[in-house]
Amino acid sequence: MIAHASTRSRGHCFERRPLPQGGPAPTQRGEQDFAMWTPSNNLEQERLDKLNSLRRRQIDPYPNRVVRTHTTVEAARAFEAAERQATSEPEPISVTVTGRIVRQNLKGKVYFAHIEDGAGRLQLFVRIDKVGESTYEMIRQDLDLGDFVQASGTMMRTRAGEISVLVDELTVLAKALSPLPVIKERVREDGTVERYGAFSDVEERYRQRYADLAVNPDTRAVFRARARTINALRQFLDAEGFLEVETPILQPIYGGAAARPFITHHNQLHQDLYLRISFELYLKRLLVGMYDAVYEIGRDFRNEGVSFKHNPEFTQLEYYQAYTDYYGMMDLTERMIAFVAEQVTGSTIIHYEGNTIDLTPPWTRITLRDAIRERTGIDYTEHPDAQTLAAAMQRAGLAAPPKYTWGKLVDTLLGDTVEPTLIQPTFILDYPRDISPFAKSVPGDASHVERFEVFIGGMEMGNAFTELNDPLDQEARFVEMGRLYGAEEDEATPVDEDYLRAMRYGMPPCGGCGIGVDRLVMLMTDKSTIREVLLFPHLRERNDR
RNA sequence: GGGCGUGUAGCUCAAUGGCAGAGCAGUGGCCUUUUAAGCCAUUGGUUAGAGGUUCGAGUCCUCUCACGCUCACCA
Repeated sequence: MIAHASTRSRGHCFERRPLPQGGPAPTQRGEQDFAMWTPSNNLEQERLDKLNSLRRRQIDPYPNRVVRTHTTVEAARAFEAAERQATSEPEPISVTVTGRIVRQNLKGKVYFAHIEDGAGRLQLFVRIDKVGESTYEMIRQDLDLGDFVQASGTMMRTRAGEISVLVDELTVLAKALSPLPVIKERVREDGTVERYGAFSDVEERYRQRYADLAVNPDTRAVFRARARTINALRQFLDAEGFLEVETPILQPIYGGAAARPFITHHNQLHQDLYLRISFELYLKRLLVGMYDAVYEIGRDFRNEGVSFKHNPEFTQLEYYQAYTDYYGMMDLTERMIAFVAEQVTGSTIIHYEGNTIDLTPPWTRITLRDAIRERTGIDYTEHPDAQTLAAAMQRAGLAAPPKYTWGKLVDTLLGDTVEPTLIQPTFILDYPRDISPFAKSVPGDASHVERFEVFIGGMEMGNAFTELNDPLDQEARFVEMGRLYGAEEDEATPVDEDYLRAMRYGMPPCGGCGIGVDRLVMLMTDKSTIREVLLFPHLRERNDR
């Protein structure tokens, strides 16, 4: 780790600046540079020795040029095709394949290895009488699991029936100095794969995701599914006529959600900037600008606690459509997620944490008031202020934090009693006005707004409104939020004057929705923590190792 | 931030307060169709870190670090 840090600072050697007093003289490039890293155990020492041994054999362990005529899978397919066509002996098929050695078996004067590339695995069959003694000696002495190689030869089947390359020529493409965890597998008679010695330490898998990906095909599959999920979202929204846009991540005023921001600073402008906590206010400006429908997929940053469903940076999808309302967004959202499931898993019926979840539209729609009344018997509209509602909650044996506003108490009821029960996809409609500053009121009901949250698998997946487009009402809401949360609360929504100016030019009636993409991926891949679906989840810096 | 738990070889894991071990990987040897190859021999440890109790600590106690679960926080 220290070695890596110093490698980084090497870039500064090229800057022309005086050396610190008494500092070491700059070293000549050459031997010294390669000596920066030192092996941390005997396994690495062995590999470093082999690297030097390759050099002594006049073999470049990291050559510039590579040849590949077939991926591992293409080579095997080509051979199978030739076998099917042939009546007796199939036509010889010459291939050059590349990959990482994932299994090797030196058996006297014969050497078997499985190489793996991005497509799959393929066995190499090396005979001393085919490759010659010097290459065979190189293999025997200097090759390790984890090394990348290039092999040329002819496709064949071994006696055991496995499709292999009978190798004429084998060269090193990249020497691996640190050993990857060794995982052996056995295919059982029923076709399932049994793994031995899996790399399973959760912390190490996250900290060294490259190693996790290199040895665990299941991990690679998760991130392929993630890519397919995001691709399917784009495909769906593009086909619906939405325009994909990109809005600022560095914002002078943050807003659009109740969350604490990360603060950064622009040196030349002498200006503090915030990393965005949502895209909402910028995307709605674009509806003022006469796009009928826009969406953005990108990163949000919230300076808050981490949990199995929270990471400080996470991927969000927000989409806004003019000339519709939250009912339109419900229709669109359930169709979109069903489409994603179909694309990613092949079905709108998925399995998550032991539950079977049917994402086929239409989904259950129930008002927040009815949902809470069903679970707790409490009709919060009968307790229209914080004091009486808290009392009712306490009578029902529920936690009611004393400093909470009425709206926050309702939100608590939702989170504690309703959310965990919503395994099947469910829209919860109509939220208290004072926790929803960007939504239009329900006609004839000043205390509620047209907002829904969508829950699947006991998790909130999304949040949507009939968007408020009355600039004067919006201004009042900003002021109201500021007063509710006050200066001592970090979550106070700052007044965005430019956003109000945009709205005063006229904003069409519209619906908008935000979807937590990471949580959607959790659902698609049946993972119970957000860290499993983030390539490099945020972890605390390590001080002691 | 609180509570509970975990941390032993490169990886996966054992070890009643009493010599720190196994499998895989590695090294040396045998083996020209292996596939969790096999057989023989063998290297590898600051038991996360610091301190304490004890004749003796991987094991018990205190503190620190990291991770996991959970509560709090959290659109």
